[in-house]
Amino acid sequence: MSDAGLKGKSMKKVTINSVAEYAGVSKKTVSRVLNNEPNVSPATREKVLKVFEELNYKPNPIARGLAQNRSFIIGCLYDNPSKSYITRVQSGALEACQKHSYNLLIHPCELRGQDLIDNVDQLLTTSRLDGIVLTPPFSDSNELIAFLKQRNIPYARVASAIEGDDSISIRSNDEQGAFELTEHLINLGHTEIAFIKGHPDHSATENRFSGYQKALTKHGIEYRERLVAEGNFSYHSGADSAKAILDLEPRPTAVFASNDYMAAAVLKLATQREIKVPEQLSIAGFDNAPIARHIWPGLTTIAQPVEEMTRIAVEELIKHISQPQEAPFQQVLEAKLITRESTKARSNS
Amino acid sequence: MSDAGLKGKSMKKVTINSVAEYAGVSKKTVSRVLNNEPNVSPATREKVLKVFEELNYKPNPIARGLAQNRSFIIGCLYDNPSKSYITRVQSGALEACQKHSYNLLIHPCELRGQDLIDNVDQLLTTSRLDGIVLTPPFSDSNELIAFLKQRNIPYARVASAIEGDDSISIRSNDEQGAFELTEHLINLGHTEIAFIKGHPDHSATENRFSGYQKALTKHGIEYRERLVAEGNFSYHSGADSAKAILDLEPRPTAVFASNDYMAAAVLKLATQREIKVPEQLSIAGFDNAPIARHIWPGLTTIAQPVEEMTRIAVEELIKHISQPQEAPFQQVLEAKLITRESTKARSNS
DNA sequence: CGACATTATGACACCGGTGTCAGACTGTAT
DNA sequence: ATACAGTCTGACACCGGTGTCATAATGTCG
Repeated sequence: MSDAGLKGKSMKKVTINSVAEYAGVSKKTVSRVLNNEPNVSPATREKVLKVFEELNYKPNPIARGLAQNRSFIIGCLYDNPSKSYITRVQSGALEACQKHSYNLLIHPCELRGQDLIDNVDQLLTTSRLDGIVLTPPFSDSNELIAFLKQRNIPYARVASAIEGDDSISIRSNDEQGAFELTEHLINLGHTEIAFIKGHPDHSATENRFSGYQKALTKHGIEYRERLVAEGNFSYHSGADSAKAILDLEPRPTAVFASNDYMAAAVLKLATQREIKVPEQLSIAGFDNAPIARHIWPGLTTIAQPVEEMTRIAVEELIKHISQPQEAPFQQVLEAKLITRESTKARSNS
Repeated sequence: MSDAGLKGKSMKKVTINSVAEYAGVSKKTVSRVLNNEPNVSPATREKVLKVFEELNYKPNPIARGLAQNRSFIIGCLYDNPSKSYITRVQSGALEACQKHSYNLLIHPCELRGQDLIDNVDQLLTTSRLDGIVLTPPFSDSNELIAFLKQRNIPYARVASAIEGDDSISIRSNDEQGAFELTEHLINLGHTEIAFIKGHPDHSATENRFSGYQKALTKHGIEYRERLVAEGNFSYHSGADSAKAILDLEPRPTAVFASNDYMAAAVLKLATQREIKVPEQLSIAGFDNAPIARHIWPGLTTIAQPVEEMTRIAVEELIKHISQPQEAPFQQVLEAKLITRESTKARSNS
């Protein structure tokens, strides 16, 4: 009655040696079966596999790592004020890692830290990573990328703007998304559309801004610099920008912030000042962060497939590690407009 | 001019053998110095340390792991709808890990998943974790804890209610926090205070509820079950509870939600129904999540030191791993009331 | 049937550290 | 000088796998 439910077996350690002995073959043959190597007779392979089952054998990843000089660990670098973005990145990366029996090591650090390269160098020598996923803003750091190349560490870039280079890169179409969102506002009758930029180190910042401008141009609306505020993706920067924008005379009828946190800051200030959203002011964000639907009115925004981008990036990275290919893998995913209550046709008051 | 800025040295691999040879001692002596073992003459120690510097030697954690049957990896289990809670947990855990040259492996999984034990078993055999940090709701899962004990895996519990057992456990005083917050509302003149419970699997749920009840009792306010709604910490559940509460006749003048996400849901619905917060309705949450200050009005809430709890838990865990002690480490940290705009004296209308 | 290519297998060194143990070298008490 | 405890050091096996290479077994072809 004791040990109930806990699959017993003998709790003795099962190593490659015990499997070999039990199956009556050499360690090396067991190793071959383990790694799906050729040149093992079907009969032998069968026999060994059966012993795996019977003894519930799991190879020791540490020993494998030592022999092959690998760690089976992928590192994930990030420096991002948005917690939700980080968790989405992690969740995509984890999915890919688990699928291929890798572990994920998360490493927050600062792009503008006193010495990023030293920091990463340290990370690499102490943790022996097999590869690194770069999330924004690291995906566009030429300095870091040059370092990784020189050290010959495989890497994949998520949501990067650098095109046509020879590395793995997955991104979504930010410019297109920003274009559609701006057009959505224009179609609602808005012409005075303020814009809050993101952090200058992120390539998304330039892309989203460019989408905004192109939509204006297409619809023959003059671009006015006074309607543009500099943010950095943080809620705080959004609050500062909101102040500048809502103080404008005449006040814009719509605000497009480069992410949802900054948009939420605009909404907060507008509400404090008793400016009615969306009746007197339309507000839109970008990312479809949780906060976009946790506030009232819900934010119109652009959803990007962050998990999927990261998952694909890590999968390709792992593929590349075990079998370096020539052709760099690059892919662009679609961003999608989500309309909620925060945007509305311009009133004729 | 080439290689500028990249500290060169010869890029050859530096192993314990090269260090030993260069210093003119045996591998074993180098190993002794590395591990700060006794019985090394000061002169020798000095000499070896100098060679470490000179060759920039970093021991290979994988080889060490194999020899000592350790992985230098701590696992972090979580199953929590709050992203901000998760990132705070991670950040505390990371800090402790980095300090002691451990890695952190994050592992989201479901408490009520089809087979939690199998899942964790799998994790343990494939990743060879040295220890596990249990965050809510796992910190209170007797089944899981029994399993870890039987497998002899060191663990630490964060924010758990189980007291007086023999394991490492760090928590904050949730009951006291809830008590203070409720008292704050009572002092503002509220007597009809609705309460939204958290997820029944989390011990915090019971503690916070109990703090609420005790404050009512202390101030001679009758406890009424109709004012209590069942939530589960998710925004969605908060929205459902909000509906039930705001439909009550007469409507309560204050709502205390067991976390900030649910409080935000109450605020959203109240705003939609044009109930003025805080003039007509005071709202309070718990956790001091980012959203509490990202919305208007900002939420009165209780701040708990999540990072610090986790950091301490992991530090104690690592201490325990390298040197098992008898005395279990247990500690209770303070939770702190933060007042913002969402609570106000009851109006006499 | 011999010459040779191909497949299947195992012996053994090796990855880069640590544990065990024996031996050399002190210092101190007899 | 002898005995003995304590300090310092290195040889060697070992952790649990993989890489290299030799060799045995089998298949193919002229």
